[in-house]
Amino acid sequence: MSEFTHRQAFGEHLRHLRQEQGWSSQEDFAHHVGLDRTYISGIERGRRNPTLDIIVKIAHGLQVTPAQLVATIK
Amino acid sequence: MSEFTHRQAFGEHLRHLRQEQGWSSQEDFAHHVGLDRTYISGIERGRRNPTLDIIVKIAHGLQVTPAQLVATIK
DNA sequence: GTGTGACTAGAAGTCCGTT
DNA sequence: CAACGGACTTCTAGTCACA
Repeated sequence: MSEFTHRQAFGEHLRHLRQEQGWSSQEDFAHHVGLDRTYISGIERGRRNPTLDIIVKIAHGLQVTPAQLVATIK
Repeated sequence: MSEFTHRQAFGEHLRHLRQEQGWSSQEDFAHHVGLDRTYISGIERGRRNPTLDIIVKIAHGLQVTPAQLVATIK
């Protein structure tokens, strides 16, 4: 299980939660959580390795716990 | 709720889990997960902002899921 | 056995744009 | 609306000597 796989699981779950909550654009959501649109894009594609602070920030923006956000990572 | 507080919650939980699993020294555990002793120390004290890769690595070393490792973060 | 400050290389994260 | 690239600044990863 590579690190890249973990990031992908995280990214795909983020994308799922974002769309589920009605954020149809990465840009609107990025602005909502105070991050850059290209950065959210990179995370969702599994290319980025976000820090704990960023994970918490995104979780709050989705109104889920950090544990729920990383729940799909094995 | 500052970012520093999140890191502390994470660090304290890590320390708790580490000791609970019989790793009496940071050094032994650090070697077990392939990280530096002083780095683990920094995380446990909330001074570090670990990336997703590091979180996953530590979770595996503790034989818990990443979700369990971040469970105490609000 | 742990806390701490300092350090360098490299990655995180931003901002501009194009496809 | 999203993927992707380049260039940029800020910060983390990883390590050390020392308290």
